[in-house]
Amino acid sequence: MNESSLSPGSEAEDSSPAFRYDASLAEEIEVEWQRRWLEEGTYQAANPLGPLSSQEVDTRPKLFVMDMFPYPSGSGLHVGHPLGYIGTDVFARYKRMVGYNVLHTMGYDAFGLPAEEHARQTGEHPRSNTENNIANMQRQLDRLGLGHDKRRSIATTDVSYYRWTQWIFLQIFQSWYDTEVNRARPISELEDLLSSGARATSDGRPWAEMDETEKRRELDHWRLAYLGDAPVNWCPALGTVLANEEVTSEGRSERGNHPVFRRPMKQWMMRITAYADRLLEDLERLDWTDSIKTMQRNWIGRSEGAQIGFETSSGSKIEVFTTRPDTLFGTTAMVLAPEHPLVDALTAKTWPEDTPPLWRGNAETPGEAVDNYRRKVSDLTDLERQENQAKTGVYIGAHCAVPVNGHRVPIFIADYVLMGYGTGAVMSVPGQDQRDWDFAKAFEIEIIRTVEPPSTFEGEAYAGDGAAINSGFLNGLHIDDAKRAITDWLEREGHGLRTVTYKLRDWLFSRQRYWGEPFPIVYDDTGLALAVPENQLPVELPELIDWAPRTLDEESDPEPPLGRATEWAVATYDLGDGELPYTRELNTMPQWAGSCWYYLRYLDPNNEERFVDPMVERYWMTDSDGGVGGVDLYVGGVEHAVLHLLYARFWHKVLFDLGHVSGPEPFQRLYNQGYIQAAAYQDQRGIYVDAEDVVESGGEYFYEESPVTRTFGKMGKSLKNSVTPDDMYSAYGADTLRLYEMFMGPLDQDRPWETKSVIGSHRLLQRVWRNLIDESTGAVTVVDTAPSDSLKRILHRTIAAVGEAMEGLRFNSAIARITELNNELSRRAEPVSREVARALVLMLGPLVPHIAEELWKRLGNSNSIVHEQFPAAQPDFLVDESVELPVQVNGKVRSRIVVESGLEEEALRGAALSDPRIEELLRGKEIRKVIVIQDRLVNIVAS
RNA sequence: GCCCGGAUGGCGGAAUGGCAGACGCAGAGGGCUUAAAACCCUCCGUUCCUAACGGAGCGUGUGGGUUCGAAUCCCACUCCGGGCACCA
Repeated sequence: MNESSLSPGSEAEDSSPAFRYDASLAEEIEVEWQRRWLEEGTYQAANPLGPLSSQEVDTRPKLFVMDMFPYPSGSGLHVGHPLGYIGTDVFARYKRMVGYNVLHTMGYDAFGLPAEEHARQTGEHPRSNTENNIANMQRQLDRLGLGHDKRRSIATTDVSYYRWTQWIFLQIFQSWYDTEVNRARPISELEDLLSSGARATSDGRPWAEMDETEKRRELDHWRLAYLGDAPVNWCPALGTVLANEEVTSEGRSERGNHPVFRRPMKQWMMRITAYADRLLEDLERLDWTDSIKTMQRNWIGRSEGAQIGFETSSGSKIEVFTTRPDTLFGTTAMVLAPEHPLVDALTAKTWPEDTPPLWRGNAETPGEAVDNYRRKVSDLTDLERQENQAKTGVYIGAHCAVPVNGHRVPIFIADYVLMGYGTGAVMSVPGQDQRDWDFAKAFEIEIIRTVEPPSTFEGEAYAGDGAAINSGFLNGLHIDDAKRAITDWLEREGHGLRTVTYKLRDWLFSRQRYWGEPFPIVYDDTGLALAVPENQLPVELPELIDWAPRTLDEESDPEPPLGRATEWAVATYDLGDGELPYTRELNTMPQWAGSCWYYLRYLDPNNEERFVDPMVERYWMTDSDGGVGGVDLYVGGVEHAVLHLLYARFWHKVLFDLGHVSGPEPFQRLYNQGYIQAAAYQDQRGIYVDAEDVVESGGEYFYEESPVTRTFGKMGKSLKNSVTPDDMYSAYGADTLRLYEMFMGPLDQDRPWETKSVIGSHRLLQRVWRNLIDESTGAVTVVDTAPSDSLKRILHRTIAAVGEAMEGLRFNSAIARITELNNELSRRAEPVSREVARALVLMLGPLVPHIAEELWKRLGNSNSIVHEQFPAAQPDFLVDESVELPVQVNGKVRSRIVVESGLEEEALRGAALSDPRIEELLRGKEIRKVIVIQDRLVNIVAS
């Protein structure tokens, strides 16, 4: 920017100097530099090859910094949204200045329910609505001066992007999980194994005896993406099924809070359970917070135990899963989930003679009792079931035998046993399990303790460790040994096996929605799925007029909106038998699909041949330090702890197994930014009032003279406490907003927004500007004389501290140190030497790029500050010639001495002991010990 | 209930075994100004002693421990935030 292009401050502010750094000057600087950066491609990151490579071979180390890309909301940004984006921008800019080839860009997660719900309410087509929202959000973000490589930006709704989402789906569809080598392999390899007999088919029938349809059905059985017929979460209000992860623990949809019903339906599933152990184990190799790792571990929910078979009176065997096989001798009942498949066969015709009335559920026959109970249970919502933890159930008139001692125990059905976990059957051991204890109390079932509780134990079921009792050959063994002994016995005698069970279920992957990726799948007259050939991709969404999903009731079936595109729904392909018509899959993919691999497309966004070039992928995703690889820094909210992060890891592992990516994990380092909270005020009726208009007086808050109460919460319309970036741009400029957001506190912590504090960050920039520029003439006041030694020491200590803080993402500390340096310059009230000015401006570069770039230019530099070297601290100036250090007596500071730095221990000890004040305090005391820490302190222990 | 975080002045926070409260906001006093704003300078945890300079005690949620020395490490507890939850 030319100085002449800067107009003096506006008329309204003519009392302030013409070249003061204020909001209007900030805006001029910011808009102009944003224009130039775009024009000059300042933030473009070079690939090692291909269309995005640069002329010269890049020898710098790479760094891939990424934000969780946003859903383009129509309601616009508030100041809380860009916190993480500013954080990654500062870090990326800093790393660029210390020599990295940094890739940083931004995209949009634009498919999915929210876009469609919005479109449904406004009547606007999802695509045009989405595109408008993206444009609006991009405009707001651009004004922040984020240093993104815009050539690499994608939206998941771009046809050129979802073409490859479909391609990846086909990779998964065309694969199976080989548990022998513990990785996914192409389905064609399975076909070879089956036909040669090297692998047995799922039901043991020889491959050669199967006809073509049966062979296809057999292969479908093994695929990583398959059509499952399991109970799914059906949400009639949204007109779609949902993944387990999208349903709250109250049994409602996470989006919209609508009721969700469990119903068996044929839906696309992804075999994520095949990866459960690897998803769990590889967490160890990731630099993520413990809390996120714990959440993923809990979600996967691995538990080790044994599967044990119980012979029933009718001959069939009930399999149970237990983590406590050591308590087998304490089993006094068998409890099945009401939906358990063996219930009908096991239920007796009549009540056995001595059946207690309590067990009969007021029914004439066991069959009637079971029917009644099942009806009662299915009428309960998940919430009611959860709230009411009292144990209910009925006896089904049958018995089974405890394998280890042959005891006959009664079989019940009860809703506290869930069909969806383990085998849907539980050996009830009331002595060691509180749920079983409660059930036993309710039905007057015998209780046998098999672990000796401590004498002080006063509880009911005892789950702690202790010696086994009442347990035959296990007696005296503690839990771990007893488990081992009984499991060995069970395996030897053929009654059970060591087993691992997971809470993780396969991922329900289809949605009855319009605004999502169509499946690249068609069906022929067998009703079996066929892949659309790769060279026929993309399968584009049809332009529908009537795209809105219908709100349905519980009894109805989902109606995919794509079914209304009757012409589209039939397609002609040559799948090996010549051109034939096929019917299309009418479901679409869930929103999570697009976000499972966008980081890979950033690397090579325009590649028409592959989803990403393998060399480019290896360059950006491999860790030269021997780490697990993946994105070097991924910043986003903690709300994606299980959903997005688990799905993306799963897809990445499949791609890794198939040789399409170079490492097993997508995100090496994950960092969760905090949220910006804001004060919200309620009047006496509890109604929220505009936070902007509340005034504080003596610790109380008032709105239009009436007292209001203050709480803190997420910024938004409902709490009437939003502050927009645009408000801040017009009051202070984008650099001030960036600086304030980074100064508020550590990036990973929630923090309360305080508009009145923003002025502090603005003042810093104003003072920096004033230290280098004459506010009334706009002339640079920097001089070419060398700085004094004392100032150089301050400068280099600042450089060292700022560098360290930047590395550790502690931008608040970096800003504090820069402020100290600048305060020192102000205090000295003399022209600033160029050497100091350069370093100061360079350190500000990552934080406030516009003003830094402008000052850099005014200091006489013609190249952009973005690619300059971050200042390096000179070690000579990090130590003072002399240091003042405290002398403690018994741990309390009693004096200070000034000594030359680096003084040896003995000399330091002498100096401390000869200090007059210390001498006086020590008079008449015995010195027991003197602790000397060079350049830090001396502590004298005396009594 | 279980699992993860966290607690430091009026407020946001700094210090990760070595001078607690850096830096900022708010507040007080002063300078400049006819005046106000802006700007600049000084003070600003708390109690006590002193006319003052200074000095002493207390102090990082609570109680204990380790250590010459603890905001920082260990144990127990309280409160706040988040996650999971009839998962056998």
